[in-house]
Amino acid sequence: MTAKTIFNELQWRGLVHSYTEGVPELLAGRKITLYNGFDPTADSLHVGHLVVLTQLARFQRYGHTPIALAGGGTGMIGDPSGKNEERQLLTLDTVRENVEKIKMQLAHFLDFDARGNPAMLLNNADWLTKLNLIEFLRDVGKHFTVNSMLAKDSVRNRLEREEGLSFTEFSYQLLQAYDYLHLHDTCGCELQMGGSDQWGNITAGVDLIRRVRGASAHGLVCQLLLKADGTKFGKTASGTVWLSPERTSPYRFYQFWFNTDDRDVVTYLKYFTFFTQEEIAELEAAVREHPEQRQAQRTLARDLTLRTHGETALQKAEQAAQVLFGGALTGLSAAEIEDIFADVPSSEQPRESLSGEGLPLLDLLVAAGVSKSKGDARRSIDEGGIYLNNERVTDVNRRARLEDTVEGRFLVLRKGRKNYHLVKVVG
RNA sequence: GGACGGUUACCCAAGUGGCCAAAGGGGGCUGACUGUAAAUCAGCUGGCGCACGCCUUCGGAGGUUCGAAUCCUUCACCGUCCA
Repeated sequence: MTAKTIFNELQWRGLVHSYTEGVPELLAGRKITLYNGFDPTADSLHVGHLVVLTQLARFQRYGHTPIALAGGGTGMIGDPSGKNEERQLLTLDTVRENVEKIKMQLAHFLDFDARGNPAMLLNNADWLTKLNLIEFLRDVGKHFTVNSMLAKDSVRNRLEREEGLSFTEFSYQLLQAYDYLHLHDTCGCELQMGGSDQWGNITAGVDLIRRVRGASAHGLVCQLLLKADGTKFGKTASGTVWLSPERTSPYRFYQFWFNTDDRDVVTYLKYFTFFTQEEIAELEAAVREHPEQRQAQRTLARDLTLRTHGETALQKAEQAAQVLFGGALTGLSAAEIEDIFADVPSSEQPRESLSGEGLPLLDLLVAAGVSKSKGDARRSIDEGGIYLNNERVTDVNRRARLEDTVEGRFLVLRKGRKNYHLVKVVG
């Protein structure tokens, strides 16, 4: 019986895309320090980051020491990998703010008190911003040929396009290589992970370490997720699914996972959760035999919502789902509604606008942001896609009155099958 | 600096004086079916009234014309080739 290594685990999970020579042996041999970088392009990470984030946690569970690196320095430059066009530079202040917020999120997923292998959280601005250009060019730049830099996929793709790429972004790989060198020197880091789009940047660092230190460092990249229908993972109609509850409510977050395509759900379980091979096999069977029960999706949504937003948020998200999709909205008290709809998108409406004749529903739909315009709202009603308190609205001229509210406090708007919106009556 | 080509709605892309709010595709929305699925089918997809009406839009500005996305001038940006 061979000892199970993290590498074996990553393999059955389908997470290994490619790796530098010797990685399986390295991981089988001893506990190492590894890192993954997160550039602060926004003030929150999104679900796409969860693959690598979970990955780091996985390594930690196997006794390795993970470093989550916030890219306060690299984020000022912009990684051309996976991007079709030159990016807008972020301001210094934005990067700083983003880094602070992202650091808090990263901290959430790793254990900093683990005995023996506590996680580390670093910011590459701490060393990159101190670099001196001339020294950098002599000490680092000299080890790279433009030929090899041009050969990177990220660069090549951009050169083939109209937009091209700036020298700034072209240099990005050197900075990431330098990061790796720095972490190798200061923390003994000998493995860098990332999505497969990071391969070029990672090998740049591996090469640099070998040249200047004569030491071997490694890289391991995982598969980038593609959905069964060919669309990008992590985006919904309403945009990116973020980890920050301010940007994506726990309810929506839960719904995002719950709605995972049958064809994708097993892959997601492997990628995003810590469930064992056996547990996942059971869920896979459940999908096959009773797809309508969505047991796998539910388990996935539960696990991720719990880990990302905590117990309370999970309970609320589940409760809301149960009520909203169980069809038992009638007969609920305002207090119950308030609780259930805690995370469902909402807006406020002054009481007086609903008194007397009331407010045309068309206007309310627009004010609530359910519809883009009155024409859009009208269309939706014509199509039979608008529900007031879960009752289909057939009259375009319907008005919302105080009598329609639940205990004078709420109106429940719904567009389509599952698009809920709570109107809070105020004033 | 020169020559040519391009810039159309969320994206791609037709349209070269009126019949253009602008073909087609993608995406999106809604409905039917269903499992809060996939696939499929149908409708919708600039704004305001909604009825034949009005307003804004085809890179920016100006002009010709009864009338322009379509012609002219100019500016900006992108691409290709040349210096």
